[in-house]
Amino acid sequence: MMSRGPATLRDVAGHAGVAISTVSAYINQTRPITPELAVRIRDAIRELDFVPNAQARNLRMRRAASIGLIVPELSNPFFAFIAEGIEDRISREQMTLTLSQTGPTGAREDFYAELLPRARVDGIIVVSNTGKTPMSIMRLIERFPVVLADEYMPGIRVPFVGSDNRRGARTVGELALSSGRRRAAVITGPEGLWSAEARLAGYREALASYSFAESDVPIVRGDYTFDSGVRAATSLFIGTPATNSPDVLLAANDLMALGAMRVIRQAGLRIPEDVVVVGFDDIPAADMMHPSLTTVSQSAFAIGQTAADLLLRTIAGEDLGDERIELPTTVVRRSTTID
Amino acid sequence: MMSRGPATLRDVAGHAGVAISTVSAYINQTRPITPELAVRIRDAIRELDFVPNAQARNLRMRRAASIGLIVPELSNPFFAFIAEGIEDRISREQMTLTLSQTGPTGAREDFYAELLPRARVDGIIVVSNTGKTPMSIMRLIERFPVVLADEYMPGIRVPFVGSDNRRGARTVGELALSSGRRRAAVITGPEGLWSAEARLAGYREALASYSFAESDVPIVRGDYTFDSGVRAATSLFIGTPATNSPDVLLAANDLMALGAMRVIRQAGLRIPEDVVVVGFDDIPAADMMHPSLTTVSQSAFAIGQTAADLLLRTIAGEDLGDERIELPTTVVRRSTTID
DNA sequence: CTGTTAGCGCATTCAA
DNA sequence: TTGAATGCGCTAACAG
Repeated sequence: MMSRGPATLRDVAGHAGVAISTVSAYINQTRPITPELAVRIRDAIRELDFVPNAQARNLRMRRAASIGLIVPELSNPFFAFIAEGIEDRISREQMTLTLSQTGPTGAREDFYAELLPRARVDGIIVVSNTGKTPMSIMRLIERFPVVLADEYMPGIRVPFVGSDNRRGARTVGELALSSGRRRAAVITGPEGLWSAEARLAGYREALASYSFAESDVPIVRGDYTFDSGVRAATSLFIGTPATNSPDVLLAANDLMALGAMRVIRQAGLRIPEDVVVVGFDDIPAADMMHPSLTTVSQSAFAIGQTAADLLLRTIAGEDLGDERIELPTTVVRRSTTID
Repeated sequence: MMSRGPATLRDVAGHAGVAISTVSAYINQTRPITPELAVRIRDAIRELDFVPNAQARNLRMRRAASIGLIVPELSNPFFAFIAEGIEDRISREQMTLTLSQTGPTGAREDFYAELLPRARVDGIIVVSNTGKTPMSIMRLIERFPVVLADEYMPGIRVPFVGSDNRRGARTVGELALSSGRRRAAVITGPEGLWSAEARLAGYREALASYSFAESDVPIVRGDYTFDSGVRAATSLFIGTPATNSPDVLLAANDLMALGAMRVIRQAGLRIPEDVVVVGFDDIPAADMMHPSLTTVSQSAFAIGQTAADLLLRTIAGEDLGDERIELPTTVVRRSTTID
């Protein structure tokens, strides 16, 4: 006589002729089992195709077996890779990911920061793109283990993992400057955003190492979007005689670099002959564009894995303080720079 | 005296001075409650910040409250949008998404088809990119409600929702052909893949409506990747006198169109002056490219929403048979075509 | 209309 | 070393 639905611990125990608690102990290795019984239990599990019911287990163990991810949007491949990295790490612990997408501008960040605790999670990874530290996040860290990924937030004592933006920017900046061009310009990212400041710092180091005076290098602010790259480049290249417009452009990300390239082309300038361009991120379009964009590649997957690892350790009781991990980046040489 | 952890039904009942089942009935609207009691319960819930424990509820209700998604990879924005659409629909039913990424080639499709039933889900949405119907999927549909999204699979009786690929291709094809060019060529997608066949059929209709003879139009097969677009275009444009090479190119997707554009440029041909190009999908790079690519936009979000809706209805017991829904697409006119 | 009670499947005491 | 019994928080009879 078949019992309805999937097999339970009780079914296995009956089949093997042992007590429920013995099967449970066998599965969780929580106490020694006589080899003979172990064999019978193993066979019964196989025969009934038994799989523990995670809901019952978690209910009993008073845990969520889930970690929350607050992220702008998964349709951005970079964030999707971070999520994949997290997933990769936590799936080994039989944990699942509870997603909260706050929208491209972070509009629903407060909303989800309030909601996630109620959804019952064991910890939270925050990928923010606002550059601020909202009150809602402050309250979150009082109640849950929290780890910051990709974008740093000031003023809170939680672990962080991201890319070494400064060093990456410095390296690609020096590559661009090695062309010997002397009319450099920078398109920087949103004010107050950690990654933008770090990349700008890296570009400044590169400029300094090539003996540029700060006052000679125009710095235009964008907001990481393609359109803002168009606007920034317009102010740099349109209405200026070509002999005065920049001949080397350091952009804080690929989207803005690509937007700038459109304007540069419209201005009748050639890339890289008239203008050398570099970006940051290595988005897919960087390689498809003509000319293909020299940029800096980050390992979003590794950021996700590392963030999950830090969070799991925090959940396990370890005090990581405000540990900061900055993962290395790699420069991808393509066709917008000169060898 | 505080109880440990979050408030439970019992806490609320005690606080409001009613029975546990009354609170449950109030929350689930499962029977009428005296207004007076309702107020007391509502206040108690608010005061204790009570949130029902979903794990306990689902355990009791013998359901997973989760639907499985088998998808190639979330780092592809198109699939990510489908997932967002599903998420949007099922979150209203308090259900969560259990993700299974099979990899860009679908390598782990069998693996996850076996694993998902064990993870306990109430139903499954399959987004396949193989074009075949693996045995594992056949077995899946015997045990679970299954809905196919985006890519159709032959030989199984399950609901399907995707885009109207044929009509979209026909429309954009006719736009390209309206230029009056007479040396047309097609780059088609993977053999046996439903979307590829549908788009090819649409392009054929467009060609027929402009009185092209089938034998006059070279059709080169690609596999939807950028590189395959490069290879296909190489066979079409390189080593051929420009007066004989195609002057209008219909590609089955944007990635291949973009790859082809690189080759066309290398061949010294201008777009759209010498060659008109169209694609399909409207990926972000299509708009950033120079010239920007005329293509067909699909609503991946709507595909996800609709698939979730069909699945929820199937889970609820409705028999949808092999209902097929093909959502409309829109042509996005850009700079690789002539007005 | 409301309260009491019996499990959902599991981990974990406590006896044996 | 093993088994019986308890309850995690909840829904759904059932009795009042």
